[in-house]
Amino acid sequence: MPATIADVAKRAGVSASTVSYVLSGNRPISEATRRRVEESIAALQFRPHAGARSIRTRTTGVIAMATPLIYGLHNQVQMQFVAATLARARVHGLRVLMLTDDDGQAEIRDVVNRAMVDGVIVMEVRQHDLRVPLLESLSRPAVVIGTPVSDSLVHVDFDFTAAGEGCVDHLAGLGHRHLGYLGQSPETFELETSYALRTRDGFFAACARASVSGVWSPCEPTTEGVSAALDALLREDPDLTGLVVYQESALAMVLEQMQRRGYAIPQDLSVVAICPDELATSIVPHVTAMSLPAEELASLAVDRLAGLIAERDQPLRTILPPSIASRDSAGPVPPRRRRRRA
Amino acid sequence: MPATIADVAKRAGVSASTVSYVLSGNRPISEATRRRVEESIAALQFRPHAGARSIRTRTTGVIAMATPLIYGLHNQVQMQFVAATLARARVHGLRVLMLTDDDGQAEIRDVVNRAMVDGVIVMEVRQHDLRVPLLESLSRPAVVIGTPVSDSLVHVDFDFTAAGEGCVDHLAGLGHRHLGYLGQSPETFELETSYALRTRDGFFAACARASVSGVWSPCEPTTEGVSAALDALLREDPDLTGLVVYQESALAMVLEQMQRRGYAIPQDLSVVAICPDELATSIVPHVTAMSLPAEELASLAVDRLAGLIAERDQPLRTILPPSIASRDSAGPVPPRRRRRRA
DNA sequence: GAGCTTCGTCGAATCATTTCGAAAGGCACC
DNA sequence: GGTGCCTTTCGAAATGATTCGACGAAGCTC
Repeated sequence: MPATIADVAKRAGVSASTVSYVLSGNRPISEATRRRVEESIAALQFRPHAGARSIRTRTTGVIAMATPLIYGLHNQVQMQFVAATLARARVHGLRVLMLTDDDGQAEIRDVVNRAMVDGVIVMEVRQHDLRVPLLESLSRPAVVIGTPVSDSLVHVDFDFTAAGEGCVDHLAGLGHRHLGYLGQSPETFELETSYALRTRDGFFAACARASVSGVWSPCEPTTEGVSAALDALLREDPDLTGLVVYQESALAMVLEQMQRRGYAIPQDLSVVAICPDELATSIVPHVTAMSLPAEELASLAVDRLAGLIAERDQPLRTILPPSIASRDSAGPVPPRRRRRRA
Repeated sequence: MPATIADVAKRAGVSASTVSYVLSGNRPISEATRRRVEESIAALQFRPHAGARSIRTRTTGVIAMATPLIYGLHNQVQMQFVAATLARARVHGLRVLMLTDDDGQAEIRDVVNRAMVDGVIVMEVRQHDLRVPLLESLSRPAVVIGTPVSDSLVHVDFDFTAAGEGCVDHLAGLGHRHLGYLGQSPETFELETSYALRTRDGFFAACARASVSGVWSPCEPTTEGVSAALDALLREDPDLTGLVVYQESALAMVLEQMQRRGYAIPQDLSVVAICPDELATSIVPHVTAMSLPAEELASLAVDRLAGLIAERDQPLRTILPPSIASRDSAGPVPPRRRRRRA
């Protein structure tokens, strides 16, 4: 079993409190004894017992990350969130406890009441998420990734509405007048996942503003799903020349299938995606895309939470603006209709 | 701040120890007082302070999961491991602390010496992983996912060699005599990631045994990477009729690209993959595949660790055998050569 | 009804740490 | 040489739980 502070004290010939002060620096300790104590600490590989410490300091150095992990779906982005959170937490000297209870309420309440964590980050908050009132009532700071209906919870989000709009603006700017929107799977919309709805709403709002026609379809991330979604879009508007894709698991398939249907990209069809940059550049032609700043959002959330834990005031709301990276999948509208070969 | 056991005791008019016994059941408590205590616990939402408890019981109910999270690469499977670990841990009433230090040694030592966790699960163990001797020297149980060079660490693994062999056997059984192996990215091989090597070795061993020709290429999971890898394989053996794919991020692209090159699947080319079932069935034609039992491995690892924590003996080594699911991407060898159109 | 066991509860000790108050020692100053 | 101050260190209290030993009150036997 690991050494205790008493072991260190005995070995260095001092009292336990002296060791504690060496560690914390809360009181001056003479050079000589400090060196002896430090030597003992190193020799015994001593680390203060986290539990014992937490009971006095009311602090654990651990934060909870609550996110429903739905694998098979939405992997790429979720993984980025998790990885970035962990990486950033380490910068702040925090460890991360993962909570994946589906509703999440019970687990969050539990870890907070047991004083296992100093704060909580909650992902994928839905429109009327029950976790929101819970977090507000808790005795520990919390940060939400998403936009809750609450004006007391610190949160960070991506401007999905503007992202949807920006895709349309980009395509309309290139002269396109017939746009399609290929979104996530139907369930995602049924769960009233707010980012899915907001992005699509942005798409339609911008279409209306620019007086271009817009059609949409949800899309399962399977070859059949993509095929069905493309069929639906082309049936609704056979003159489609621009496509917005917000379904990262299907992006590569969408391009491949449209090409197989005889649409050259970007000559016959322009595609703009909303997805991580790594994905956009892993496909040929490289895809013009609104990059989803998953890493940045997660890092920011951790920074905010660390700030709250240190009792520094934090901005209530931070919305990251979208930015588009022009690549090779979107170009000017074709001069003449050359489609409908398949 | 959360209620303490003293608050509960006062409200119920009993001593703190009585409350503790109600909670633990370690001593009989009369029906009447038990009810009063339980009422107080519920009213105050009392949960025992994790730190205070850990200092006496030398137990935390938390396990560490150490895994280098490399996103962009290998997502699907990693995510399954993480998700399955979390899900299974919950069944055992354990919480999970994520460690993603790249070498992992320092973090593991730290959380163990601070008594933050009851045990450790380590993923992606390499041939001569420095974490192995560390884990052996630790005062807490550990389980490895992978095959360490050690005969004292409990570990679970998938029989990658047999998986590589099984793919060949399946194709050879269908009459194929010219096989290709499309593996992970070059870096994965350079890192001497043991499963990548073992799978490929199994492929070649089985080729030799069945007297069929085998060629291989690593493959980056990008459209260009896939294209280059397929070029390389077809250059080396233009008569290829069977392809083994162990690169889940590229699987869909491989099929699409081969079809675009004029190979009908499975009429001209049979494909067998090593990947999760969800992926194999999300593609049309559904892919014949050795399913990678990521969930099962992770669950098993958690079970083993929970067993060790409870001081029950555990089998030292568990290797899950591969099993192939026959779907629509592999069939008999074409009667005549009809390839090389592209 | 005295002595015994059994049941239910309590007080005190224990765990590993932090931190407050104070003690011990050295030095300067008058 | 006594007083006061500063530096450095120690002892003890406090934190929130668990658990051991003990104690009082019933219930039983003879």
